[in-house]
Amino acid sequence: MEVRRTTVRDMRRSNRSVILTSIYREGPLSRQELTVRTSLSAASVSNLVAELIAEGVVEEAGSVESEGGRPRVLLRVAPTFRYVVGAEVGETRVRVELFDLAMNVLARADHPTSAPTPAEVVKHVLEGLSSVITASGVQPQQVLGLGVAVAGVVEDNAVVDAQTLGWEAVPLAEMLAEGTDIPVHVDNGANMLGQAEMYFGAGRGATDAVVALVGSGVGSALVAGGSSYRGTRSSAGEWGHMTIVYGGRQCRCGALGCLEAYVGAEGVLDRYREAGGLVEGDEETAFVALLSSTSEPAATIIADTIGYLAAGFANLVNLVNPERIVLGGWAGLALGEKHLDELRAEVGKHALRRPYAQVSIVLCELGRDAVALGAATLPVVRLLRDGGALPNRR
Amino acid sequence: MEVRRTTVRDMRRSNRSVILTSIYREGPLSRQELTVRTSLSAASVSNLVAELIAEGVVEEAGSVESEGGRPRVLLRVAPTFRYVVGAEVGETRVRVELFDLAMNVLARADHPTSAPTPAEVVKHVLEGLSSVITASGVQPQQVLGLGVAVAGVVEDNAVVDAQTLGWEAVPLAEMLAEGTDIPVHVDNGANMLGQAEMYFGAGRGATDAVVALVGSGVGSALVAGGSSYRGTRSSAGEWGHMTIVYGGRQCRCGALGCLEAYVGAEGVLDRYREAGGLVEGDEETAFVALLSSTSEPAATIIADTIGYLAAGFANLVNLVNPERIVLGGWAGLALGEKHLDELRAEVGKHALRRPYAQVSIVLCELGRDAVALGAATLPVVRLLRDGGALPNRR
DNA sequence: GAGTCTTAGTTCACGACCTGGAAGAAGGGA
DNA sequence: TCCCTTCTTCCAGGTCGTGAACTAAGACTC
Repeated sequence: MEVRRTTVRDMRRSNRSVILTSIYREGPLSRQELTVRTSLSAASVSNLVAELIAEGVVEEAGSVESEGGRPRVLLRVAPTFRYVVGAEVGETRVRVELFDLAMNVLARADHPTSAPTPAEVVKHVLEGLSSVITASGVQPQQVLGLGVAVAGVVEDNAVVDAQTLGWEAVPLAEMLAEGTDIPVHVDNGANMLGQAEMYFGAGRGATDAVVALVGSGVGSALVAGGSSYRGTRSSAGEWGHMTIVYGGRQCRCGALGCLEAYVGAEGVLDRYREAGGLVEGDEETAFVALLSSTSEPAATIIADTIGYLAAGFANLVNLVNPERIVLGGWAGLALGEKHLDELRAEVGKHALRRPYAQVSIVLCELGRDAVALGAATLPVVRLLRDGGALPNRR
Repeated sequence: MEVRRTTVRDMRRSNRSVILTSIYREGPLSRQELTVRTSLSAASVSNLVAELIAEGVVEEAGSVESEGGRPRVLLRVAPTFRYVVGAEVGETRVRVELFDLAMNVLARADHPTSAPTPAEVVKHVLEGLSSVITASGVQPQQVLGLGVAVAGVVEDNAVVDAQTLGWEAVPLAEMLAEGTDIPVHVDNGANMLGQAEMYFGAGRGATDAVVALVGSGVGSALVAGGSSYRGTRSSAGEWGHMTIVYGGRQCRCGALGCLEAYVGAEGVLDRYREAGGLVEGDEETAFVALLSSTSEPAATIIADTIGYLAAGFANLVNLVNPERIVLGGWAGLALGEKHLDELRAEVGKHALRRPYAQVSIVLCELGRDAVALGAATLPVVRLLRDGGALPNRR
């Protein structure tokens, strides 16, 4: 039961945040539109905006016809006020990207790895960080923060458990902080992809949504009431290990009948192989080949996969009543591009009528490379939350 | 994207709310403890408390030894400041109860019904309301609000869909408001039972929890970040219709393999019957008899039920990572009282290690009659949120 | 092209509010 | 009687949003 007082300062910070967030998320706005949207008085908007402009967070961006009188001056968050860096730590590479506040990529650094140790990752991320800073010509003091996305469970900026990397209890933010004084944020990869979709992709505008990711494995990011829901200890969203066939196929998590064992690319290909299908090449090639095959076992496997996935979606629809489900992940996208309508129809068979009627099921818009973008969003979100106040450096 | 300004008045209301909520939820507290908990200055606490006492919301309640000096004066929400009424609208009865703010029942009125129409329910609730007001000797102006719990989907104080009652699109709050000027709140029955457990029962202190209700049917109430989670259009929590056995038993919702078809009392008894078990008497009698039977089919059915229920719990554990799951409903309690440890162990087989380790699975403490209590909590929560400001009457 | 209308944005006095500090009152024990 | 802790009271200091009056900047009118 956290209950906190409010002081006069909180009030101003909160109102700065309201204004800044509106400008950032709802595109260029005039002061006049801000007074309407925020229900602040014109005086306060003027006052707060003047402060934000003086600090350089916000800038004027041309003007637009008013309704007959003085033209409105549009305001936007100055894209070059500060820069943010996002890093994606995967099994096969470490990617670091530098963005301006409008989230344009200004520089990128990739580093291939395999099963990297924490120390290696720290090294690669820090190298990537200085490399993108140098390449973009941005001053290090201009970098607002570094967001790092790791495939694993992350609690309080530390990696608690990352099975694919074989990590456990790695204080990644702390380790990175020894090599840079740029504020570091660490979070889970699926959540970061979800965050990217929610801010800049197919989830824009939704407040209760699920970003469902189907690749080799299956995961999701939950968004409740406009912000990411993480549960009591940040491991919410493990949708892939939901039991969907009681007593069914063995999943790599040890349990039986998990959704992942049926709709994860690995599970799908296993089922295809068992049905006599021919699986050739790497997982992705084989999966795509399966999807375009017209053979008998393939058709059945695809139909079954859609059915299982639909049941998984229906469980989300019934339990969390989202307004939108965004399907992503490479396998999810490949499947969705061909079979989205069937999938939607199939969900209707498993879900309750009312919540089904309230949900729209769509595909990710940003592709699988948006993980670093999502991670880079972390410092931006913090900036917006704090009303443009800069974090303290050590 | 709701973004709202803060004004200097909001600040005071918010601080009043912080103080009042602390006093209400954390028992009698002294001013001194309040300054520590809320981090408000002693001057402000004194000021705000004086105001609350002057208005009668808060009262002094004896004193307690200090650390060597003047004793601390304890403060509590005055139980008789106002009264609240809760109503439970079920298939077989309408129950209305009047409570003081400490949630002691002062009067109760039951009215048996069967498949009541909305108009009948309105009549019974309003009769119950005046009957409990008369019986308790409370002035009608002293009644803070009326909370009504209905078994069905409720959106914005209107019943959208209540299958067991056969209702659709019933503006219940509006209809009730024509017969009383006491502010009316309408909500879903499962959520209200959940709310009661969260405030006064086994959920106390938890901020991320699920109250799982197993009766003839199966439902749940989700609590995220300290408050009830309702999804985009208030129908979240339909845990019972989660697919758990893909292509399995037909559920009354029309889909196949829903959890409810396996662990709802009706589903359990059906399975028992199919296995050759003898089902006699009404559902509840038969269910209890099954639980205490030592015959072969009974043992298997019970073990299977525990397994299915565990998978359902595991799905919750994985997806929402709650800190607590509270099992209730008459069938859930009957089962839980005998088999809670087995259930817990079984959940561990289906859930991921980490979120499983973070959850505690407990039984409801309030029994099945707490629905009206939960409903009566609605106006109390509103009072606390508004810092003790009374709602406007028409 | 001067005047007027309309809408956008700014300035300023005002009242509401929290804080910290100081002084003191209240209530008990040593 | 003295000491200690808990409240209360008071005040200056500072912050903040608001409403009303005011200025700015175009377009329209005659």
